[in-house]
Amino acid sequence: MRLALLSHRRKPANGRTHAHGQAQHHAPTEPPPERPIQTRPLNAAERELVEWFVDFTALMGVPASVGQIYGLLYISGRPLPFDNFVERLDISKGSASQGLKFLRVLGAVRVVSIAGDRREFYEAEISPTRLVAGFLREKVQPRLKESDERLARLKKSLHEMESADPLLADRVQRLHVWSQRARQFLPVVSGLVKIRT
Amino acid sequence: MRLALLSHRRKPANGRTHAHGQAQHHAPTEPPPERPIQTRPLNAAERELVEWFVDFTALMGVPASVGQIYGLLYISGRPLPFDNFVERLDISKGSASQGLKFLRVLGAVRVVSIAGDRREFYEAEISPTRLVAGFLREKVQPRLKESDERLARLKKSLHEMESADPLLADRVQRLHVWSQRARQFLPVVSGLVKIRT
DNA sequence: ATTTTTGTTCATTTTTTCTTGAACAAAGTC
DNA sequence: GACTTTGTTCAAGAAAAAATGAACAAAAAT
Repeated sequence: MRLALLSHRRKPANGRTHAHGQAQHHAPTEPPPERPIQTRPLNAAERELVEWFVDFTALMGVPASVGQIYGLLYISGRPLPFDNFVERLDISKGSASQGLKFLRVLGAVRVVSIAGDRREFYEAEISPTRLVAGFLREKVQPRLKESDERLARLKKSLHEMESADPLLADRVQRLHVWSQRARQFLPVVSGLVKIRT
Repeated sequence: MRLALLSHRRKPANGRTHAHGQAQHHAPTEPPPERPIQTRPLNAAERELVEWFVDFTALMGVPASVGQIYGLLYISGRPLPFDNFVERLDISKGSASQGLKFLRVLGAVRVVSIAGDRREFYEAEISPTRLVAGFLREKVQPRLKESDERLARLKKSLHEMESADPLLADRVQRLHVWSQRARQFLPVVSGLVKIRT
């Protein structure tokens, strides 16, 4: 039920090296166009922290790949290019693309351009708060709204019909009140999270 | 990513009638031992409200069967016996058993005995708040704790090693502070929810 | 003591979710 | 214009989560 602590995720176990040979098709006298960003694999501590993020974000029902991406960005402390995620986390381009999109929508990550490099670079918010608040705003809030509207429709239709069960009507009424409170309450939570961090 | 609004759940579509024949092996003069609880199928409005609960609880990553069970109990306004869930919701005994256990642990539902009936009866809390608070307490809180401890371990091990990356150490430190705040904050949320409803 | 009723457990099946990778598009280079 | 680089989309495969149902246990009825 989506609460698997340590949710044994996919581990392809292929030692893909990605030693993609820096295409040296330049005149031998020119220096090769060094790319400023590391492609070094993660060390043990880094992997552990990335895994921590995977667990943490799983709490919100977010897929592992998204947690990994945010984690890597968070510990890097500087913008990383798209392909860096694919290579260092060993995930597919598809996952990287979707994961980054997801994080962009949440406002947990933003795109930056680096002069002289055509690739898209990404930078993380320094506080995971953004992630949580974005999640509440973009994912939870809309569903609460939907829920509330659904309840309003049901209430109305029960009102219109003659032989409606009074107990049922009472329940719907209670829920509607409750649901509205919950909706008002959510932004307060987001706000508090934001202020305190 | 576990946010499917209207998550087209299983619908076996078998018109199982469950007209399990009230075993009339009594002397013909005795009245048959009428069971006090209805086994009537849900009408449209009831089904709609039960579905509402399924959607609502899905927000917390709770399986549909659990949402259904709580929903039925909520709209019934009186204790229902175990087999009532199996029959009226058309779920398996296994799901009913596990779902009720889950709700019991959360404190959203409690067992009651009815004189002259051997079966277990269940009753719901009248406010969904119990459900939410129970979920935070039983499911979220422990994982935040686990997360926090994991971070503490990592912090310690980084501290011990000589060649630790200072940036990484900084990140772990930040996260630890953040995580502790989050943990302290959660009970406040539960508390607020409780008070306001 | 045997049978029936009531409910739990857990291996298996079914459904849903996640990831992958190939096809494609949009720009930039040669 | 042809080729490369960079990234997106989406059908299909892999993995995880949920539901089922049969075997089992406990308690009550006969």
